[in-house]
Amino acid sequence: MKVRREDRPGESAPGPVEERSAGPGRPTIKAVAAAAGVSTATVSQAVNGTGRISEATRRRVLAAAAELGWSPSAPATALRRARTRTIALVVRRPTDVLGVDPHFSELITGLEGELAPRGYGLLLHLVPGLAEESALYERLVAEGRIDGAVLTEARSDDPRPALLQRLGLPAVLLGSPERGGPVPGVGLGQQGAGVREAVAHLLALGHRRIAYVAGPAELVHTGARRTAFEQALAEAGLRPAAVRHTDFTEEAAVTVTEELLALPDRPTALVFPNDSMAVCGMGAAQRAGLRVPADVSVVGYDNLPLGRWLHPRLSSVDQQVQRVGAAAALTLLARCGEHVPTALLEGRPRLVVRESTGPAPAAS
Amino acid sequence: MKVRREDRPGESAPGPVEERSAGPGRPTIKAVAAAAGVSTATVSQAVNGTGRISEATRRRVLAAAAELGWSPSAPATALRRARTRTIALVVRRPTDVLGVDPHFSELITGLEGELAPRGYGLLLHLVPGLAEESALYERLVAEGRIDGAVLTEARSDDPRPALLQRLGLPAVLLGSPERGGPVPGVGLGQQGAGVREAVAHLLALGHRRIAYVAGPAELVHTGARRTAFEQALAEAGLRPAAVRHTDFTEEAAVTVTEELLALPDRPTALVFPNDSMAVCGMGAAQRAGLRVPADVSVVGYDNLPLGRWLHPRLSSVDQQVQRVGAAAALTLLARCGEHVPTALLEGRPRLVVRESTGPAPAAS
DNA sequence: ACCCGCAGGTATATCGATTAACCAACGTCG
DNA sequence: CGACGTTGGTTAATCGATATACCTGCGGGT
Repeated sequence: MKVRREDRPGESAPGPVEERSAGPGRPTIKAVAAAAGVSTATVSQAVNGTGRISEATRRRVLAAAAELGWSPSAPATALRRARTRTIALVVRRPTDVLGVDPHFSELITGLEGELAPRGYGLLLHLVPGLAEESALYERLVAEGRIDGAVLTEARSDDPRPALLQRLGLPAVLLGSPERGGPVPGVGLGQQGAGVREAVAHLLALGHRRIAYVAGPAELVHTGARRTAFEQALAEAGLRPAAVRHTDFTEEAAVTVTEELLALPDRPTALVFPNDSMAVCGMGAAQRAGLRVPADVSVVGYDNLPLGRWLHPRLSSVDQQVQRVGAAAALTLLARCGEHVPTALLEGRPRLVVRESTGPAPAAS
Repeated sequence: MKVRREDRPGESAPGPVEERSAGPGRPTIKAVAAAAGVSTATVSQAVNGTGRISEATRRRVLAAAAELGWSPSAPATALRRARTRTIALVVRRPTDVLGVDPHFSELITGLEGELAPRGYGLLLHLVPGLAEESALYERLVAEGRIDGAVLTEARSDDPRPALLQRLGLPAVLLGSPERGGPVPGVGLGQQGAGVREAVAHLLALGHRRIAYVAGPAELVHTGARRTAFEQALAEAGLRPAAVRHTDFTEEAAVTVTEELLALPDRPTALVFPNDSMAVCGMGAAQRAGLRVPADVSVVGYDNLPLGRWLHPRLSSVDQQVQRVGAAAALTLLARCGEHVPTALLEGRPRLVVRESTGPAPAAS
């Protein structure tokens, strides 16, 4: 019974390839038509609810289909209708050493919740950079593999909307304030509100030296949040203790945090652009011998589930990534000609106060 | 120029649906054939390297294809060849409140690395439970949407291999020791080795009361690791301080940890079945006023990137999820008839010692 | 009695690529 | 000189479902 282990390096064994021709094969529309005693056209109409079919035959056909366990072939339907019921999500990930930001897990959860019930599939791809991402869309469209795409991390001068419009592919752009247009943005409004709330919270706690760790300058939300941060401080007659841009990697988070904490006038609070980095920052602070939040307060952004379990629990700005994902899916489905309820994405980013923020230390 | 915001709640606007018929449409094989002055059959053969075509015409055809930006239509090819070049990954996630375990991010990264270069796509689905997962495979196969599937989290009496064999769908099963058979398992050998190493490490540090937090009993690896844990202790003439089963949720991790730490003879070390839970456990311990690792040591499993950034950095058993993912992809591709190098998955799970494990506290 | 309209289906072309079968030149050899 | 193998293609059937155009009764109006 023991299967010989195929150890020959190089090429794969020709042996245990799955036998696709085995069995009676899956039923086709013809089989169903025969079983129901009608033509294939009638079966198609019964299943799709098109054409003029008597209720009796419709039921007969559906019964036969269920009996045989038949579903219309996706490739055949896609070929005929030029619709694949597949949506692409391309995730850019800087290096292949790092995993994917948990942020995307949340997003995918939100997307799937709306796509799956409507028979849509999510085609996931990882690419190293923006150039590869664009090339990938070109290929996916050229091959007719997808009906639409979810673009993430809007950039200030994003080449993708123009590309996808040229390709004629429906798409939505996450993190862009632009609501209309060929590639509508999706996201909670008032981008800066969360940051402003975080700053207000820190000010109320007595913090005066607050530093901001920003994401890559080319991202749209980076600018919005940074501006909100600076404005909120300005309104209180203060200036940022420091603002540092990073490339969104964990390494950068640690480096920048160490740098900020080594400043002559050490900030008493750090605001991060996402929870992953906030976690790294919190770790770096603790490793430097500082207590969070007694010595330094930390605020994240995204409100990932993870933050609830750390010690201390992470205060973070909730931007409801899951809900945004669901809204993105609905918007995109609508643009694909699907009949779906409109997604009203109300609300704004809100600070969730937990344990990583506390009163500013007494003296400087 | 401003697009009127569609606010009508309920049904989607019929208005701004993407215009698919716009433009000249994507080129087909006919266009390429015409451009190269040959028949469509020749184009097909040139692209696929089949048939007998002179080198000159082949180049002419490829040039024409490149010129027009043509790629063969995936649906058409799928219909004709009964191959979609698409692999399914179905992730079970207990509740929709929680996100997806970062473990899967790693896995996806590994899969994608092998799939993408070969023109394969990854179709991702999230389902609430095992029943839905099975139903989903049935549907995906009935619709002819996929060529294969990656099954995760092997169970001790897993219904999926039989199902997929009946459906005739190539598949691999992650976390199963069964190497051959219709649905081969993929994973590092010597499942227990990592746990044994962890126990040895803790024993060397002087720990004598070590507790084990196990995953759900129905998972294959749960039993393997638990046995390894108990054996390793037995060899040292010890017995587990406690063994608790959980459902793999963060809540359970916290609850169980609190429970264990409240034991009359408090364990000095905790071993967790994955990093997510270890993080929760570590947080719970710290929140209970204990220092890690001074008062209690913590070991995780998976060695997720996250663990490197926490304070203290998490000691964890590395099972190279990414590499396993890559191997799974290769094994599956081979079963799909693809010509790929065989995946030799050598090595075994190894403990990575960081900061969350330390000498046992002096006295009990 | 005849024509019309309509309900309820059916026949067939089509989507874009693949592939088995076939065919036209062109030496080549007995 | 004619049968024949080769080379380098082409023709046409096919994958499974959809949609347009087309039938075929049948009841009703005149």
